[in-house]
Amino acid sequence: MNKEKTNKVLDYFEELFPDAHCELNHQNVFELLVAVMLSAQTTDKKVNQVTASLFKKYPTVESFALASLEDLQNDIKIIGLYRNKAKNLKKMAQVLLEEYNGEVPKTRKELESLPGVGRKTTNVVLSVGFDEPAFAVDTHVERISKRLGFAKKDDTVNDVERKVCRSIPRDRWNKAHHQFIFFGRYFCKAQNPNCKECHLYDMCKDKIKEVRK
DNA sequence: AACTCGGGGCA
DNA sequence: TGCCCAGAGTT
Repeated sequence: MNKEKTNKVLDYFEELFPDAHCELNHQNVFELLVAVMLSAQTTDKKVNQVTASLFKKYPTVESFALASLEDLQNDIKIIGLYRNKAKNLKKMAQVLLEEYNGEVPKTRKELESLPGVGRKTTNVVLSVGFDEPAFAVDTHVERISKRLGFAKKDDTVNDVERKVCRSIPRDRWNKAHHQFIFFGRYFCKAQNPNCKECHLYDMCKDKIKEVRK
């Protein structure tokens, strides 16, 4: 992706979503880590619905580590994939206590080694939690990146991250990530994109809806 | 690279 | 009813 098109995208996103931000409710980095981990394959709305009571019932890392697995599973059931997530959450809290003095580690390597934490969760924690440059690729970002031509259709998630990061200036990754997300969620939806209003239609590789000028 | 986990919202 | 959702781990 060349500079001119990249700037056109970033300018448009800034116009549409000047206040794009992480919508997962959290009071600290640990809660952010938990919320992002739980958000896999579900919506942030549902995660917020669960975490609202979850962080009252389990206010500390210790309380998660000592939690009854069965209770924990029931507490997060409505988000789906709850067995694995509850198991990983408890194990993660135990690892944080045993290996990291109850703190959330700040390096990519350490974060990614935690149970239930992969590339995407790591990048969100780094960027939102620690203000470190990182660009997380989820399903929205992947779709948008391919539609706008930052990546090719059959590129893997890692390919997409590499290519987008190469196109966008490092100091804009964090904000741009959330703008990609907002664009994907509210504007350029997977099934029902707003092609008629879209200023980026010319460069779109998908053109799901026909637009005449 | 493909497969599995999964309840709830929505058409 | 069937489809899909801010992914990660295993094979």
